[in-house]
Amino acid sequence: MTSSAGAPEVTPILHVDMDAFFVSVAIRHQPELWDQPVVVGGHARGVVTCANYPARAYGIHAAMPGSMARRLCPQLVSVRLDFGEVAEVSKQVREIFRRATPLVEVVSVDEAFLDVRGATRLFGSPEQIAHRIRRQIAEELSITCSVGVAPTPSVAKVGSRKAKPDGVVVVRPEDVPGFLHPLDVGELYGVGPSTRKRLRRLGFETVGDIARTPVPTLHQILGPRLGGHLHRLATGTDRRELTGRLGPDLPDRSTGAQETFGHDLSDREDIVRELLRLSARVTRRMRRAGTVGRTIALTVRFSDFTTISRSRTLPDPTDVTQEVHAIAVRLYDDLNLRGRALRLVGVRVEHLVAREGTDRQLVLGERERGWSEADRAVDQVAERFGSQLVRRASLLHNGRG
DNA sequence: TCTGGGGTCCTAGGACCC
DNA sequence: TCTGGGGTCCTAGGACCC
Repeated sequence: MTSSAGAPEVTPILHVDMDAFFVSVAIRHQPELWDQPVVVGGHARGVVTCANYPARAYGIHAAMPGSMARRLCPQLVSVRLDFGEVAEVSKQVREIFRRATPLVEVVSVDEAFLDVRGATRLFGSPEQIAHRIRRQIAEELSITCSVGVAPTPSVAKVGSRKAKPDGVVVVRPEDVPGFLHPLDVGELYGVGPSTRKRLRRLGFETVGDIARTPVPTLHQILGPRLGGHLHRLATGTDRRELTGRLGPDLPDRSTGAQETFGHDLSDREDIVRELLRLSARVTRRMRRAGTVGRTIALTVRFSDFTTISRSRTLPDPTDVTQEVHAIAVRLYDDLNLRGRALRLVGVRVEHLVAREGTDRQLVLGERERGWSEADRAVDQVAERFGSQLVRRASLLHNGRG
């Protein structure tokens, strides 16, 4: 660490993370609910998507089955999510970030990294910038957020988690080891329940235990990838530059849809119809994004929750509903389930590329061309009148339309 | 308590080619 | 005739994140 006039040479990074974002957006104009336990999701066989802090006080958290959440807190309020409003608020939050610095890297709808090295002259210390952003978000959007300030993105991210809810945590360069080392290994990004268990079996309990272990040893135990990654996180040495990317401008690598049924399905006809519904949803999304994909994957979950997948790669990419559906059905038939009850099915298209430049006209048969045109016609009507109105005949009741 | 939905990335084995 | 090693693609499963 070099220092010219006593101050170490560091890039101040902010990690800003909205508090219980989905719930906060849903009830931001209902202050009477702010101190009540509120969740988004958790109906029927579903799980809680997001829980606010009063709900968390009852032990409720995201991914918890709704039935359990209601048992823990009978007066729990469940609210609906307006995706349009979520997107709008998310956009407004980004605009507030941009007032502080152009170096914003959006991670997801509710969090971003900010490189504020060029903003300190105008707005003061990184900590002052953090408070300024929090104030603007609270005043203009009626939601709260938490901020971590640190010399690297990953330390800033841990900082924002420690700051929750509605707070700021500043980690100065000289304090990084003291801040990170006492933490549980499970607090590192990329260490979930499974890796945590494995690490603890091997005697690693704290982040410091990892930081003090020679890299080659970690490589040996965890593989070169995870080993190297965790050592960098544990020592706070992940000094990458932010991409300055305002949102995910890279095309998706895959896209898919899956559905857990209200009750398990075993009839082939029902399942084939669900596969058509899902194939249509996925390919419509692809046509809108202008992507085509070569690998079609089917996911199947049984009543006992065991889950398997089968996939097939085509010579040419497609976005045609009928083609994706036909392959999904073949993959299903090849499983030879003989009417075994299914809890969930999913269809996913992988290896996506831009449709431009993958002109298939020469290999397209008349039939396929016809399906492709039918898809586009359905898309156009759906754009104009809403997708509820346009359904394929076999999606109607009894498959007879 | 009984487990959503949309993604990304990694690993490992087998096939195939050079 | 047997052997090796590396690279790439495909498939299945799993861990993880939001």
